Amino acid sequence: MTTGATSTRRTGLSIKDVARLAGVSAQTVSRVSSGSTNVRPETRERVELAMQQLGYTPNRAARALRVGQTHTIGLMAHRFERTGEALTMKSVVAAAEQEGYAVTLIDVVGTSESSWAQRASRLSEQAMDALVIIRAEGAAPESLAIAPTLPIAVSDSRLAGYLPAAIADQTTGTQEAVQHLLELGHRTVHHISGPVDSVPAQVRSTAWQQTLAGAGIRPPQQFVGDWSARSGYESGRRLALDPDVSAVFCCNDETAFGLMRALHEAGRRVPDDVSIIGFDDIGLAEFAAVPLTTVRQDFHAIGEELVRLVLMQVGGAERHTLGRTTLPTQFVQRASTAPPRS
Amino acid sequence: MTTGATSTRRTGLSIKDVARLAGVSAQTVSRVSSGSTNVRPETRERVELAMQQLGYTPNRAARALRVGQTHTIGLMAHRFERTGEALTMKSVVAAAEQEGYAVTLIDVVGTSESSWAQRASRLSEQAMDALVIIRAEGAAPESLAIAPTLPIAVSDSRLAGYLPAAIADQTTGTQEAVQHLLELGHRTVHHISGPVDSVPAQVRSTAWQQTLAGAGIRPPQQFVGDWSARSGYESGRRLALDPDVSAVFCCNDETAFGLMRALHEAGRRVPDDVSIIGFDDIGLAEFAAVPLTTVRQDFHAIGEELVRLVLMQVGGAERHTLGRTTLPTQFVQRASTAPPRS
DNA sequence: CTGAAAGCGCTTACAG
DNA sequence: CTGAAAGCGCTTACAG
Repeated sequence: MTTGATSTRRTGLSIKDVARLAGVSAQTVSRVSSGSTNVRPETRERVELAMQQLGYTPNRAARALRVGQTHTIGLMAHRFERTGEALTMKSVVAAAEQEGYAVTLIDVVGTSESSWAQRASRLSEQAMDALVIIRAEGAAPESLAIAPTLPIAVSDSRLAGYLPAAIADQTTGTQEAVQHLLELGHRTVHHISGPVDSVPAQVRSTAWQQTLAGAGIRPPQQFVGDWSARSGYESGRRLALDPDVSAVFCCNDETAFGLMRALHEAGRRVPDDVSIIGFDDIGLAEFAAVPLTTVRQDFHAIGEELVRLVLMQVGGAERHTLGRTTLPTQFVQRASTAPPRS
Repeated sequence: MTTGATSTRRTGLSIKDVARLAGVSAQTVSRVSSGSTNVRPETRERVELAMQQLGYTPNRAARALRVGQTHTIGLMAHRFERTGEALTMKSVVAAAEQEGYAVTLIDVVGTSESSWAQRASRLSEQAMDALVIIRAEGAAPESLAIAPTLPIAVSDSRLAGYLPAAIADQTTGTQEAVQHLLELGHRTVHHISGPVDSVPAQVRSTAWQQTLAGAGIRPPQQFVGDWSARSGYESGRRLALDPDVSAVFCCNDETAFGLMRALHEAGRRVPDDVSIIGFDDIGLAEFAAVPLTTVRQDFHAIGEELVRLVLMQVGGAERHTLGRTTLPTQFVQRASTAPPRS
C-alpha cells in the first residue's frame, strides 16, 4: 500500500513526454521552448520534432507559477459598445498579442469606490502582470495607490495626471473645430458638452470657451449633455428655438446625431441654417442625414501606446518616469458645416 | 555551502504566511479559501482574519496548475466596434464573472484557416477551460474538430449547426418586419441584404423572400450589401430611382442609415415616400434623421446563454447534447414606417 | 552544450 | 475537524 500517492488531473502532455521522445532531459526541452541559444542545432531539431509529433504546448499556469509572471494584461473598460472603447480595446488586444501577452477583460460596471480598489489590488498580484485602464468609472485616482508596483497605463483622462497615460489631444482638436466654424464666418459657436464630472468633456468645453475668447467672442451659455444622442436631441430642441444659433460644436458624434434630428424636426436645415461638428468620427458619422464634420481620434494609436507604456514598466521602468503621451487628432471636414446664411 | 538552493521570484504572500499567522496548517487555510465546510467556525474565523490582515489572495496560477483548470473563458470576436459583438462581449464578461471565470480576448483578425485551427487547439489545453465564439471570421467548422473535448459555444450562425449555439431568432424577426410593411398596405417590400457568404444575412434574406411568397408576392430582385452604411447608401442610390419602391427591409441598422441618406439626397422622404426597417436596434437607431423602425436582438441574453452552454460542458455535459438555443427578437416600431402614398 | 535537483503555491487523498 | 506529504509542469542556478 503506497502512501502519499497523489491523484492529479492530467492536463495533457508535459515537458517530460517530449524529453523522453527526443531522448534528452526535461530542461533541454525547456531551453528549446523558451528559445535559449545554448542548444546544439541537432538537439534542438530533435526536440522540436518531438514537440510537433506530440502536439506539445507548454503549460502556461506552470510557467506562470514558476516565473511569477502571467503574461497577461488586464483590460479595464466599461461601455464596450462605444466606438472609442471598442476600437481601443481591439488595438490593445492586437498589440498585446504581438508581444506574447494575453488580455483579460475587466468590466467595472457598478463597482463601488472601495470594491474597485480591492479589485485592482487583487488582480495585480494574482492574475495579471499589468493593467490597462480605458475607463474606470467610479474609481478615484487614490484607490490606485493600493497597487503601487503594478504596471499600469490609462486612457481615462481623469486618471491621466496620476498615472502613465495615452490620450488624444482633445484641446487642439477642439480648437481646430471651433476655429473652422469661425473662419466660415459664424459670429459665435454654441456647445453641447458632456457630463460635468467627465474630464474629457471638461477639456473640450474649456478649449471651446478659450478659442472663442481668443477670438474676442464671449462664449454663450453651454448646454450640458451626457454623451448620448438623446441628450443631444434634448439640447437641440432648445437650441432650435434660438435664431442666433448658427453653429454648434458637440462633445461627440452621438450628441451631434441627436442635435441633427432635433434641428430636422424643427425645420432648420443642416448646414444651411445651422452648422454642426461632432467628435470621434464613429462609423456612422459619414452617413448621418448630412455627413458629419468631426474630429477623429486615433484609437488604434492610443491602444498601441497603452500597451507600450505598460510593457516598459514590466521591463523595469518606473511609473513616474513615463508621464503622458498625447496623440494628435484629425479634423475631418464633411457636409455638416458651411458659412452662415448672411 | 548549501546545494540546490533555488532562487525564485516571490509573487507575494502564500498560504503559508497565512497559516503561520493563524496558527494552523497550510491546508486548513486552503479549506477556508476554497469554502470547504469541514472547518470549525472559530478556526475559520481565525484564518479569515489572518487573510484580511495580510491582504492574502490565492495565487491563480498555482491553483490552475494543481487543479488543471484555469477558470478562464476564451472569447473570440472580431469586429469589437459593432454593437452586436460589443454588447454580447459585455454580457459574456458579466456572466462569466458571476460564475468566477475570467475572460480572455482573442481577436482572429487576419487569421488563416489553418493557423486558426492551430490557435484553437493550443488555447484549449493551455490557457482556458472553454471557448466562446462570437464571430470566427474565416474559420471553417471542420477546423474545430481539432479540439473535440474543448467546451465551446458559438453565436456565429455559420458554426451553429456544428456546435452548441445561442442565436437570435432572425427568421421570426424578419417575418414580423416584412409582415408589418405588408399590413401597412405596401404592395411589395424590397431588401438590401448582407454579404452572400454570411449565414445570418442569408437567413434574413430567405425569411424576407418566404414572407413575401407566403403573401402571394413575387420577391423583387434584392440588393446585396455588406452590412455597412456605405453599401446601404449605394444600394439606396439605385433604389431611389425606382418609383415602385415604397418599402425596404434592410439587413441591419447601419445599412438602413446609408439607405436613408441616399433617399434624402434623392428627395424621397421617409416614411412618406419610402418606409424603412432595420435590424439590431443599435443605440443611434432611435436618433436617425427619422427614428428607425427595427428588429431588436437581445444580445444580453445571448451572452448569458453562451456562458451557460459553455459551463454546462465544463460541468460534464457533452457537446452534442446541447444543441442550439434560439432567443426571441423584438419588433420596435418607430417613425420610419407608414402606409404608402395611395 | 547538457543534466539532476529543488521549489514556485496550491490541493488531494490519506491518516488521525 | 485538522495535519504531513506528495506532486501538478515548469524554470533556475549549479555542476559538469
